[in-house]
Amino acid sequence: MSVTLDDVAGRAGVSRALVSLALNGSTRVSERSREKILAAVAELGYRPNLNARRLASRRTGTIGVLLTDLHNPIFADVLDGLDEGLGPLRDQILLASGFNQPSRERTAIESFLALQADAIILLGCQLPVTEIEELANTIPTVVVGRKTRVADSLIIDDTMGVRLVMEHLTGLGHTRIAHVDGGRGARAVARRQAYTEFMKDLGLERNVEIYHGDYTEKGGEAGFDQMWAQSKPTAVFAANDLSAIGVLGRARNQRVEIPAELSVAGFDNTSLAQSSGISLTTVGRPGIDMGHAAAELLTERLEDRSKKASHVLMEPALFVRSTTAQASTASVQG
Amino acid sequence: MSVTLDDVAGRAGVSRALVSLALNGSTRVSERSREKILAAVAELGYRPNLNARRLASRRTGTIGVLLTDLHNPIFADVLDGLDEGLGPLRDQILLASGFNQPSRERTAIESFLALQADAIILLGCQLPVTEIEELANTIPTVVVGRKTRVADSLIIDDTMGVRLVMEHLTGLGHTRIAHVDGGRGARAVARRQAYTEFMKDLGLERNVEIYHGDYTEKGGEAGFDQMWAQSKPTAVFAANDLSAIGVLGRARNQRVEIPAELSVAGFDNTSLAQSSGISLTTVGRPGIDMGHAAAELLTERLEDRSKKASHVLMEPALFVRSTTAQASTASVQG
DNA sequence: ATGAAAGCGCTAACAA
DNA sequence: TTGTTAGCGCTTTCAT
Repeated sequence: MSVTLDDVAGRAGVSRALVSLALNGSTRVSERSREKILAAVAELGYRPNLNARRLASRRTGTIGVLLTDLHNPIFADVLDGLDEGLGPLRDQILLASGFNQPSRERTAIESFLALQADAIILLGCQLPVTEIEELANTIPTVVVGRKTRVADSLIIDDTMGVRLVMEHLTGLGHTRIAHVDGGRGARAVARRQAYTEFMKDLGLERNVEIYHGDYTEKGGEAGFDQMWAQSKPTAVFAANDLSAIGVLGRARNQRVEIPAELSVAGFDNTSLAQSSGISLTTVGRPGIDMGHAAAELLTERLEDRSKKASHVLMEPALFVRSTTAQASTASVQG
Repeated sequence: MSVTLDDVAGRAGVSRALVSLALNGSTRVSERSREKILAAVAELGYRPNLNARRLASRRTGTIGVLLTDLHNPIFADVLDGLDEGLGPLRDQILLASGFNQPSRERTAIESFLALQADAIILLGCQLPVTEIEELANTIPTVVVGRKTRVADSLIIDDTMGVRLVMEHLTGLGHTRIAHVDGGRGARAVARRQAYTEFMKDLGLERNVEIYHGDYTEKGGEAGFDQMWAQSKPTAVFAANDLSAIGVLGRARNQRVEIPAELSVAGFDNTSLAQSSGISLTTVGRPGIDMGHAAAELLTERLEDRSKKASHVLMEPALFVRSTTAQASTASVQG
């Protein structure tokens, strides 16, 4: 049926072992044999069976990358950086999507494990920290967007990010600033808390308004609807870009002028926020940088498996674009 | 090192073969043995080695899905539908990204083949048709967004889609309608031709303006820049949503009023166009529908491998949103 | 530089 | 119902 090493060996008139050596770039193969072997490979259209190879050699040279949600462009951005940073390892990347459901994330991780991946990278992950830590005890694991004790992790400084956004908004004269949160998503608690803290620090605790979101566009839309029905703040800080875009969408639908009537800010600075017709004011780090950093974390971990977990805290920057503006004096109220 | 079937067998006091049977849900295993085995599995934390399993059983039960570009939300949409449509097979999906580069697509496909995938689904693919056909001769292949002779394929009716867009624009009084094309991307030729044809049919051949894009946001931005430097049409039809968003972004940057000064339409009807702050007028089919259809194609192919290729042509619909409007009489000119 | 042989962890006849 | 046996296609000592 399919062409095997034995077929190649027969065709080239050498042993199976020698073919294996030649194909794996061993130096101790004569030029003559190598040529014969390569010729046979080409003629027969031989393609190594990775399942067999990975079974025989104990290492698979494979790393599993789980993206929690393919619809959120931040993960595609991070993956680009990861791909660059991983360099020669990148042919061995196993991709999986969590389809934005914890159970799907779990099965994806299970299959990485079953395939004997050498390491796992979690790009956003909704699983409980305990599960992640359990995983990290089993296999080298790098988590992006989540802080855990035992796994290497990489996060944006949420407090600082929220502060940048809030200072920007208050600087524009806003006092009634609502928050559409990230629900049970990663970093949602930190961002929510930072928002509340900051409002308190400014003596605006009476104006704290939190609406439920879930880091998706739909979540942002729902958050806006609830918010607009209940109260009409002059600014809203959404827990991530995707939900900010949802807010924007509904606002436009309801003929709410952005930014004249309502300022909107996000978090992540995704490629979408940057260069599209959206032009969203947001805070964050280019995903590609995060990918590079994650690749570095993994490389270090692979070099020394027993070292203690590193936690990278990346400083975000503010990107002021077109969705925020001066609070109109008419709507400024305590 | 890692727990194997033999370990489980030893612990449960049965043979390796019986454990294998039990784990694969055979009915001819006594209740008593099954319980002992499951207990041993749990105690030892046994996890089957998929590489070994796939080597031993000749089928891998795996299907490889290649997404040409993770940044284009249409593919995430289609994948959702595919995932639903594949039902129980979905645990066996291998994902890969082409990172928007043909060479990366090729290596991804190579690795699907090396892993002995049972089938391959191409979600957008930049490879030459000949390569795709060669692939389809090797392994059951379904191509979304590309028509080939020997592979099952699924495409949107481009001519109809373009017609819907153009009728909409001309109905609004536009006569100077430019096109930002998809360059060398899939379906780009068909869309470009349909655009030209339709302009000719209306006696507007003198107004045909085609600018170079590549289905990405950046491509749309570049297309807009070139267009705006050279000519100032009243409407532009971009070859896909993502590039339409790029056009929108640059237009906003240049303080071009959308849709008052310039109407913009896309193609694909991605989730982004639908519900975000973008609210893009576009044409297409929900990606999720396409995913379902692709899953169906694959199922049929797997049932009868020798049947001749099916080619599904899906009818698109027009979605009028906020980026198109009546041509202002001032700018209407032959 | 090359080959023989053992074995990776599993499945799948075939026996019992 | 259960165990024995022979591979799956490859890598990897260890001889030569």
